[in-house]
Amino acid sequence: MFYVTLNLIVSAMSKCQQCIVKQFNALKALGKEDLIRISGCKTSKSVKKGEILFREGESVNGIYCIKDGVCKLSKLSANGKEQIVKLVVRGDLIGQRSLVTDEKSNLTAIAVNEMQVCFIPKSEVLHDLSRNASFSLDMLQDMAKELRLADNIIVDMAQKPVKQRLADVLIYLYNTFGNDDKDYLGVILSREDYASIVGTATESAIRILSQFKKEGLISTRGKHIKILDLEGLKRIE
Amino acid sequence: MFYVTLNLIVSAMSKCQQCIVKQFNALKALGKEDLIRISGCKTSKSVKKGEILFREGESVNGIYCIKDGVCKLSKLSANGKEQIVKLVVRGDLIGQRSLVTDEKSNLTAIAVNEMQVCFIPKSEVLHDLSRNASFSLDMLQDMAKELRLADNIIVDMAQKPVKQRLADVLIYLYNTFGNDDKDYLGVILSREDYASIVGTATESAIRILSQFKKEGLISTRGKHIKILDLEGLKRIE
DNA sequence: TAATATCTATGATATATGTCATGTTTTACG
DNA sequence: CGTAAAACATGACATATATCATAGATATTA
Repeated sequence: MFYVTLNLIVSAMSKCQQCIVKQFNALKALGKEDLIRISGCKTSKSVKKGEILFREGESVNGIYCIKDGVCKLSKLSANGKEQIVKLVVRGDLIGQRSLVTDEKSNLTAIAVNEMQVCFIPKSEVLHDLSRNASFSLDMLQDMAKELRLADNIIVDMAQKPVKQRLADVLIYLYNTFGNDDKDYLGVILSREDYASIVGTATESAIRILSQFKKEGLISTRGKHIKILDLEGLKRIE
Repeated sequence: MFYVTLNLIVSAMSKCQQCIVKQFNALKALGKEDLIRISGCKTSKSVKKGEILFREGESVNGIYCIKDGVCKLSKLSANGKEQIVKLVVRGDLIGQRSLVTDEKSNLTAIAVNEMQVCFIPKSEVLHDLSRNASFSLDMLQDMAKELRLADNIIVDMAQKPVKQRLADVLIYLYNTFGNDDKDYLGVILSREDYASIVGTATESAIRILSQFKKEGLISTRGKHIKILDLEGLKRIE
């Protein structure tokens, strides 16, 4: 009985070999032996909403695998405003960049809601990168996709007006997080967060959301946002 | 005598083993044998100003190594305007992303001035990626750096005003291309190109450059721009 | 559950940027 | 070298977005 309980606990702390989350990232390319090795030296932890995983300018010293929850990657601009560069979700890895270039983090990672993450030390990942070509290729593919996304964001920032960018964000959130049981978006962000993703003033984000409400595109209840007319949002320009 | 001449010609077409440009990119991680193999199947070509290497939506089917010249990577936005995402210079590789993800190009590559490039077929590069971990790691590092740069551009686009972004571009061009023998910037771009990098209307770019002239920060002669007060440009905000 | 802090909302106004029109200069090319 | 096409320049004006002020709603916690 003791052993059964212990196994359950260990399983709750999850062995990498059995973790399904890795299907969404480069870790799926690792063989059983490597997974067991990594499993032995990884640390799991839960991160509360608002907690910081790492700050801009700090060393990360490994990668985080997001088992659950959402995290924002942001950077302070010269004028002191936070710009959110990316939302990181279940299955994503963060910290690969600093790992590979051996530099301090360029971004700050803050939990948007309760998260479950695993931390894998740098040395273990580098070990696998140096031996496992298919792991490296997978990592390369992930970064290539991130880069494509980043390029598209640059174009949008440069060419689309704020209203359209905000509509795009709502559509993205809907596609990525879906709805909760009451048809509200599956992730809750403050208006300030919306502004920081779109790259505008908080008041402007609030104003445009109010306008969307008047136009029947969305409804809100506090921070909860419900999308009423997805097609209408797509037509915004 | 015949052999000497032949050697010179072959050398002008440059063997990868002897090419110094690769020092600036991931190809430096390849061993002599791989370089000889690649040298045998690469094609060199010169590209005239304004010519297109590849278009958004096309397959690239390999990577280009830039031996000389400058190239702009751009993307058309929904409103039909060109946004320049990156300037590619001597030593850079392009096409790695599409190669790794096996997707069509997200960007269009157009020569800004006369270029010398080598094209290496996809299969050869994939061969090396699958066998040479240090090559893969180098490629990963390059992409990680590109990604960091892209994130910084997103933040700047979102938070810095047009005037500051244009000043930043001038500073970047000065740092990257230096001056010609008459102290003009070492790369010549149209006002429209400046606008497409900054992400603004051509008239706005022209207006701000005129303002910089009046303030004694730069002088211009047609497309040629001379930086008179670098520190002044850095102070713009 | 009341009190407080934080977040949301909206008006008034300032500033930044885009658009259209038009004239001038530069560049490309026969 | 002259001419046409392209690029540059600038004014007038329209629109988008930011900022400041203030009120109201929501969330947090004692």
